[in-house]
Amino acid sequence: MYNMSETDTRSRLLWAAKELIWEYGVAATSPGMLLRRSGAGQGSLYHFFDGKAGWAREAIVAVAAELTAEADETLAGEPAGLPAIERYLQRPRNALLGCRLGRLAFDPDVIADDQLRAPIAGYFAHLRRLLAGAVRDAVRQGELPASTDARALAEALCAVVQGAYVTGRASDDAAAMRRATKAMRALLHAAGAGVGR
Amino acid sequence: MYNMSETDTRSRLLWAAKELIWEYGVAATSPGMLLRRSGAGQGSLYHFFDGKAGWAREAIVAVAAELTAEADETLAGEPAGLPAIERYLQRPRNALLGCRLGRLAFDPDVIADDQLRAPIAGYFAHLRRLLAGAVRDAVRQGELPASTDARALAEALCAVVQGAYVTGRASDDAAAMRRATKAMRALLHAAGAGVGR
DNA sequence: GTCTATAAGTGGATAGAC
DNA sequence: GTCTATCCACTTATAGAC
Repeated sequence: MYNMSETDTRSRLLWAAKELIWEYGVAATSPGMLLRRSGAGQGSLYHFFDGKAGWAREAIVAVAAELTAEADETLAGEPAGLPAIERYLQRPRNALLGCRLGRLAFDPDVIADDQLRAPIAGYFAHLRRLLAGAVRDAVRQGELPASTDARALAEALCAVVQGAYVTGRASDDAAAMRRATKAMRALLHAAGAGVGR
Repeated sequence: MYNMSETDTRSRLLWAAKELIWEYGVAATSPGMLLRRSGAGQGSLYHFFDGKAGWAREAIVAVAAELTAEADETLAGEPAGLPAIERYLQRPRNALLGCRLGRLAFDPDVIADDQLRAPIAGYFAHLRRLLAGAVRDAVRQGELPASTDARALAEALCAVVQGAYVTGRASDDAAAMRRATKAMRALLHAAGAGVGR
């Protein structure tokens, strides 16, 4: 039987770290903010984690696991190919909150510490692999031209979502995400319309 | 005749602010860093600028003007339409450095101060207008389908570039930009191939 | 495990001499 | 205009009692 109270305080700290990093990034999240939001005391923080890099890394790793599971769910399901790509583009997203991992790409603390950047890189690598697979399925099913560069298109699909987070937040316009992904779907359909002729 | 030494010190401070904000964002750039890089003294900083929000805003406004001029040059030139869009996508960019304005979208200081966010929003609004104009030209010239939603496609074109900065930096992979924009060009050509039949 | 006390360093800004 | 001295708040972390 494990110690329940330990698990609780540690979990609360990690939950608060995930929330705060989403809202403010790593560099702008301070130990004080973490203690206030979690309700834990300073002693607990340094008991459970090895400094700021410690809890930041654990939070990022946990979020990466969550987003990876979501991506698997969306893209590995049926039907495969173009419908899977459409499911990815049409996922509900709040452009103003930002991608929980993508918004960290230019965080000074993340740039300076490869231990923090690596889980983020891993998530995007996985996402691009899934998207490239969906593109190849689409080509196989005649939904996209045979000349399609799957790796490049996967990068563009990933980028258009991440970019809409950026322009949406910069312009304080949550509709940017819907517009950008709608245009992407239209392009894919128009490109696919010419196949087989 | 204006005071040359004043102009010099002020210019050096502003130049340093633009550089540092590009490298670290606003929140992570401190007065101390600014003084070290510019070589100016503390007194000069507070003589010429009204606190951090002051020099940060001036730097952002200046960068927005520079990027706006670049966009005008690229997109307003000849030939118009799809070639203009291609020129935009193929501009030389360093994905690892990031967009000088887009990288600020999730900066805590920028999010918290509309005076800092407004020039960034203005730049992106201008860029989207230019891109939407190029898309309409392309439709008129038969390079894209008549059904094309110019505003949405402009958003997607803007987003794919901004997103490639994000995934490129996160994955420490400067080639992400070339891949994403290449896929976008291929999609545009494939979509345009079906026009007029 | 959790608490309070503490400390060295930095961030952002002001004061006042020159 | 530019300088140095100074200030308060906060960040990150450690010490040591309970």
